[in-house]
Amino acid sequence: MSVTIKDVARIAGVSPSTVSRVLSNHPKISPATVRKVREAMVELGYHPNIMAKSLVSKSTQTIGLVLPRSVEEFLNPFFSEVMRGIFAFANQAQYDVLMSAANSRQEELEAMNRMILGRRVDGIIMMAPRKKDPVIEQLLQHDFPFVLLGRSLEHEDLLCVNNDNIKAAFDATNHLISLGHKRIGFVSGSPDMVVTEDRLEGYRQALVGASLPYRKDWIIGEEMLQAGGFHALSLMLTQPERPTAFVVIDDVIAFGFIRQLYEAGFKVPDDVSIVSFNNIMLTELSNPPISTVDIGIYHLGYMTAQLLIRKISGEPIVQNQLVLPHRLVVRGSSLHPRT
Amino acid sequence: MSVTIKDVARIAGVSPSTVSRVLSNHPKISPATVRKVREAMVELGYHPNIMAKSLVSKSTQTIGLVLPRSVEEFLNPFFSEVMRGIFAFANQAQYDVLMSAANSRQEELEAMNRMILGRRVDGIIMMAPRKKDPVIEQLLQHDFPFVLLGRSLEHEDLLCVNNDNIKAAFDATNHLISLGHKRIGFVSGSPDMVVTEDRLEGYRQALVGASLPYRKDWIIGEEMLQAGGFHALSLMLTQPERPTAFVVIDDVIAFGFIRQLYEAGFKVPDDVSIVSFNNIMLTELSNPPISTVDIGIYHLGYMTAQLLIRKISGEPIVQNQLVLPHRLVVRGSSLHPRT
DNA sequence: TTATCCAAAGAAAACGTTTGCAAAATGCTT
DNA sequence: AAGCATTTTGCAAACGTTTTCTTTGGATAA
Repeated sequence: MSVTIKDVARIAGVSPSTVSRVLSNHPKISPATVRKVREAMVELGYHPNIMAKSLVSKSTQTIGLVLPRSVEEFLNPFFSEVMRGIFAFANQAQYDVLMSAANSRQEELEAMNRMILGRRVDGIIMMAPRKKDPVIEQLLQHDFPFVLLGRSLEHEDLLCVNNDNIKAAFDATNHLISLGHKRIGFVSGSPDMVVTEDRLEGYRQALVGASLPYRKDWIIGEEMLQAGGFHALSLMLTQPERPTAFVVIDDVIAFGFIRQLYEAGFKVPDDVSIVSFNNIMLTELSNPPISTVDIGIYHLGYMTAQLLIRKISGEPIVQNQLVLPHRLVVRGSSLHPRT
Repeated sequence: MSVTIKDVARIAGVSPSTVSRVLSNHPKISPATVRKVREAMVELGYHPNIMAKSLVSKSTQTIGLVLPRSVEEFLNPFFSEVMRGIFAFANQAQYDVLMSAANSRQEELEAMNRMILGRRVDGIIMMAPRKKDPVIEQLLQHDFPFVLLGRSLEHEDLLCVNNDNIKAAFDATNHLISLGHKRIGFVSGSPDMVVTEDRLEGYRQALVGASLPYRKDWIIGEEMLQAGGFHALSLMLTQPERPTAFVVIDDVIAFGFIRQLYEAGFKVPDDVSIVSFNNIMLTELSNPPISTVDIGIYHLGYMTAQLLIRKISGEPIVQNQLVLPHRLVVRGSSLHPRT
């Protein structure tokens, strides 16, 4: 049926072992033989069977990507951009990426077990870790190579690539403060994600540092952004003591929030200033363009893949926890408060 | 090292073949044996080695996804949504998805060859086909199962899942016409993609049908949307005979275009109406919300995966070319022209 | 010339499954 | 109780590689 190493061996007049050695650039093989074998490979259009190869070598040249569970997360362009970075490095290192989706926690663990225990991948990249994450426990239990994109609260010493989200939120909040805002709210995301906690903490630190009020009722949760929460939001904004600016956990949430503000009769940046995080492509094209903290998403993905592949191939790892820099990008959505 | 079928056999007191048969739900095996084997599997925490399995069975339970080449395409949320649909079906059918990125045409073909000839996948989903697409030729040449998401101009009979993009553009244009617009432009995308051609054609048909002018100089190409094309765009819009509305090839392009209009001093929808395609999530949150043709992206991905997996498993295929319905979603970006 | 060494190539086992065929066990007739 | 049909199970080959161990053969040194 399909051309194997044996066919190549036959045509080149050598043994299968020799062909295999040519394939893996074995040093002790004569140039003449290499040429013969190479020619035969081209002539027959040979391509190695990766299944057979990894059966014996126990390496699949593949990394696994555990997909975010929720639709919102998955559809966030953040995710695409991170993937782009991951693919860029993986491709360059001749690795492929295996993905497997899940609709529930249960399915998620199953999919991961298929990957790990079925030996389909050499390592795993895990995105957006939760505060208590069973996936991490599973991975640790199997002693399987993996890298976190983000950080774990429970295990400080895992391989991970992350931003300093506390500092990022600190900077974002200070940007609003330096514009003259005194009453600054926070729009939150999924409460069980580590990144949510970190950014909230940075926001808090900045407020405390500037002796400004940190008020629980100015922290807008997910429920308030749904259709049902619209009333509560309007109510809050019509108080005389309403916030004049918000730090928003994420660009996509910012899009939705700006829209809601607009429908409640508040203009950005005239009535309310906004600064968010991630700097996805569309923030620049939005109306108004959104001020946001660029966390280098692509680079984040790239470095994560790099770290994982280093780990897999047993290269020495200089630094287990990588913290990449961020950069505030000021655009039209943040302005000094109206006097 | 890791637990194999032999270990299970030993513990259960049967032969490896029997274990294998239990694994694949072979009919002729006694309930008692099945129970014994199942227990042993649980006890040892057995998971089949997929590499070994697919080496002999020649099926990988994996489908390949050929990624779009350009950054813009990859980052388009359209892509995420389509992936979500693909994953949904694949997951349900117990298939995994292997992706492999490429930076150039050359790399793209290489990556695909690794997938096909390395027998890593059972079939391939190919997105966004070009007018003349070497990838399709390659796939055909190897007689490898694949499904197009979109359609091929050169091969009418391939398996594919698509919208009626001509009709979709026809509807979008007619929407603007019915609002009273007489001068309608078109904002195009990559000229070598089939979808671009189809939507342009639908736009043309609607104009001709309504006896409105179809003018080449009102068709805005990619180059005009870049920074350098800004001047040309402004120039065109300050003509007395300027278009009062545009059909835009794609939501993301629409975002950028609206931004450019805004910077040139034109408001949407007051000065210019916009209708685009895809209905990605953010169009609803945009300011103004964008009128767009919903083509059911998720469903598109879902059906594509379904068709491919049907093909792979040799199930009868009732219809080789699936055309899914679309639906115009009118939002704030399209309004009657100012009088 | 012969013994020694080293580079280069080959033989064969192994990786963890599936599966066709043969053997064993079971149940049914007589 | 033996013979036969049928169900259930086991044996062994195969899938396409890699890799350890051996063998081959030519070059070098004595």
